[in-house]
Order: sequence, then C-alpha cells, then structure tokens
Amino acid sequence: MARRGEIVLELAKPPSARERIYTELRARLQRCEFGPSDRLVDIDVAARFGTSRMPVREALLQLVNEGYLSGTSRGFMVPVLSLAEMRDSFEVRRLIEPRAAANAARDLDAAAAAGLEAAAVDARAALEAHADEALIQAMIAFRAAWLGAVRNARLASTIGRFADHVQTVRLATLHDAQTQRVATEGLEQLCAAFLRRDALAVGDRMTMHIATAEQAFFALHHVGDSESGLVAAQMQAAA
Amino acid sequence: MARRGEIVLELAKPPSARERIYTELRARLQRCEFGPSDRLVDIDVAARFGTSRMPVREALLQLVNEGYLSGTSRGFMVPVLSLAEMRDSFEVRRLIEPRAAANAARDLDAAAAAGLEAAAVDARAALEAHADEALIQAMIAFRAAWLGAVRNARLASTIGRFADHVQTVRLATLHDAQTQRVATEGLEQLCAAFLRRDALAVGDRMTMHIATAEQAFFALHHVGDSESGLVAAQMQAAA
DNA sequence: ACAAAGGTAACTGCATACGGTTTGTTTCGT
DNA sequence: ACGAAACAAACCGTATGCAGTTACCTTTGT
Repeated sequence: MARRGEIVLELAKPPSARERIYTELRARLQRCEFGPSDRLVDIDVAARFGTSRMPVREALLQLVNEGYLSGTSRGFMVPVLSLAEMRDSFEVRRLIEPRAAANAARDLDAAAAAGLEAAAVDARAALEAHADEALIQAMIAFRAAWLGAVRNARLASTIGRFADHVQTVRLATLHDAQTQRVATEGLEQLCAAFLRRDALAVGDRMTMHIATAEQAFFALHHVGDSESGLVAAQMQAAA
Repeated sequence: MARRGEIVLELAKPPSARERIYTELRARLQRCEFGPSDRLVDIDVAARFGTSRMPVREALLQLVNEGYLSGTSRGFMVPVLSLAEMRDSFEVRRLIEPRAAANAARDLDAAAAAGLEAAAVDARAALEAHADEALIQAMIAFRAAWLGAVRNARLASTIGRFADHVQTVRLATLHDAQTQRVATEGLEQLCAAFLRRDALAVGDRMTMHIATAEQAFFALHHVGDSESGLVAAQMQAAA
C-alpha cells in the first residue's frame, strides 16, 4: 500500500451523500435546532445539500428508524413524546446507562478523561456565568465523552438511540437555577468518580443522575394533570 | 368515520412495498434462511418481489441499520460476528432482558400466557421427538410471546434489535442433546414463573437462562483459541 | 507456469421522472 | 354566512436510468 515514505492518511473514503446528510441532520436534531412544528421535506433538504431527494430520503428514513424523527404522510417531523413514552425511555436508561458508564470508567483512557474534565469545567463556568445554552452543550459534551469511552459498541449504540436525553436536559436546565446547580454538582461528582476510575461509584452516581433528571422532568410537567399530556409546548420554548 | 353499521376493520392501509420487503426479509433472516455466504443483491430481490430496486434498497439499508445485514461494496450479506461481538451482545442482553421479562410477567394477559404455555408444550414435545428444528421454533415462539407482553415499547424494540439470539439458540441447541434438555427445562421453569405472575422469579430465571446460553455458546467455540475467531463455519452448518 | 496488469461484468449510489394520496383552499349551493 | 364538495398543490413512494467503483477474469509477459 504505502510506497516509500508517502503519507497515506487513511484517506477515509469519501463519505456518501446519504451519510453526510444523515450525520448533519442528526447533529442538528441533537442540538434541537428543529422543533415539532418544523417539517423536514426531502426536496427542501435536498436543495439545501445540493443533492437529489434520494439520499435525503434515505437519511430521513434512517433517522425515523432511530427515533429522531417520525414520518407522516405530510413530511417528516420531530416526534412529540408523550409522558408515557418519556417514562418508558427513562426506564431503559436506568437499566443500561449506569452499567455502561461503569464500564467506561473501567476502560477510560487519558484522552477521554481529559474530555470529561474539560466538559465538567465548562459546565461549571457556564453555570457561574448563567449561560444556559453553554451549560446544555457542556452536559451533552460530557455525555458524549463517556459514551465514547464505552468499549462495547452494541451497548454504546443502544444508548445512543435514546435521543430524548437532549430534550430532558434542555427542559430541566433551561428554567430553574436551582436545578442547574444540582445538575452541575452531580456532574462534577460523576466526573471525579470517572477520574478515579471508580467504576462502582460511577454506576451509583449515574443511577442517581438519571433518577434526578427523571424527577426534574416530571416535576416540570406536573404529572397526572393529563395522562397523555404532550411535551409540545415546552419543546417549542426550548427550540 | 364509521357510518351506519358498516364494518370498518381499520383497513390497515396497504403496507408499502418497502415495508413488505423489509418484514419478509427480516423474518427470513430470523429464521437463518440466509448464510454468511449468500449475497443479497437488490436487483435480484427486486425481481423476486416484483418491484424495482428502490424499495428493496431501502429495506436492505434498514436491515443494515438494525444489524441484520452488513452492506459491502459487493452486495449485502449476513454479518459474521466475532466472539467479541457476541460477548458484547450478551452483556447488553444480561442488562435488559431480565427486567423486561419481569415487566412482562407483571403485565401478562391471558392470551400471552396461553401463548407462552403453548410454546413450552411445543418445546417439550419437540425435545421428546428429537425434532431439532421444531425445538428451535418453539423457543423462538416463547421469546416472541413474552416479548410481545412487554408494555414498554422502547424496551421491547431495543431487545428486538439483538437478533443474535437466533444464532445462539441454533448453535447451542442443534448439536448437544444434553444442552437441549437443560434449555427446555429452564424454559419450562421460566414459563411456570410467568404463569404465576412471579415477576421476581422471572427476572432471576431469565438471568440464569441468558448465562446458560452464553456459557453454552462459548463452550462450543472453545474461547481463547483465537481471540478474533469467527463463527462462520458453525453458522453455515446451522443454515 | 505463474504473476501482474488491464479489461469487463456486476453492483452500489445518485439523479430524474411519474403516479398516487393526502391536505389545504376555493367555490358553489343552501 | 356556513358547510360541503370539487379542485389544486404538495409531498411521498416507486420506477428507470446513468455513472462510478470494485471485484473477478482474462490475457500477456517473463
């Protein structure tokens, strides 16, 4: 392959249009740049990316398959989750994320540790500066950092399919300063446990972290006022 | 909607070609009707279904996305799982399936209970008759029965993504009569716990069940002989 | 005879095109 | 003026066609 001293650079095969579009759209969805009222129409997105409908359509179908979007007869849109669906989602997260985080702590390498610490520092700074958006981004970065350290690829991708956490974080942190402080302190504790490579502590802390997020979420939505209550209004506010 | 006494029957909108093809192919993949040496080429499948390549292509991409297939530059094919990947898969199953089964036991309705019992009876009959294929089908039916009773849709679909169990069952049960008997008895115990609605017992039994399957699987592949050893040969034999 | 290089067939990925269905709007009737 | 029905537009799903790429086969040179 590599002849003489030539730099090969892996060349990482030009990503297909479908892949580019998928990655880009997913990133934007994770940033909540689309609200439940926005409709993603294939032909528009295609024009935006300078391609035809087909790769866009395939990317959208993939996002639907992963729960980021819901396909309707009239355009694709961000799904509006019912409280019951959020409860289901939290149940799965409670089952797998603590163990996954514990595994990550066990296998943590220096780079990932640095990433975690940086995210924790960012979160603290954003909290002090009352920079809501920066706080959210720091929390997302923290999550991405430990998730990237999970060696079990199937476990990591399974967790990655639960995109709801983004909404959860936004909803829980955007409004209440008290919640922001509690969440940031919890994140710092979690970070400390990671840096100590204390897998058991990480698991415990993660369990608490999810429980806290769940309580904050449902407290915001005064559970019981309507069983199938939707989260549309707040999500709109967040977007 | 429904005018006069007309029977509405939901009419269940004619499924799209993509959906039909996807469902059919997934069912066949779950039955291991394709081996790792078979290549699924879109144009062939399209001819087989009487459609064009596009819906087939989308169905294949979806199956790739769910791990049933792996897309190469030269046709789509059944992925060959390494031992490490199987270990990862078992780890996730250990995390979620016991709790999911326990939930199913809690929420079990009469129809699902009947399905479980029928599958258990079938398994016993197949065992006595030394009908390997029927035994496998009964075990798959049993799994489908309790999985269908899981109310948490996200949990159920998450479990459903791990298609490896089919291969595991095949590999573990096809060859060894002793393993077959142990597995069948474990299934009957599990079934009894389900029928008692004993959620805790179901969770425990499911934990044991998965551990047993895992041990049987790795015993068959004399772990350690090669770390990245592939499962190709046995899967061929099974298919 | 074997290896290397070039050619060819096959398959994927993307583009364009068309029909069907659903939705929103306008017009007509009461 | 309000409702219903017909019309128009938008968008999804599918078909076909074309180009690029990759693997396999053939051929040629040593």
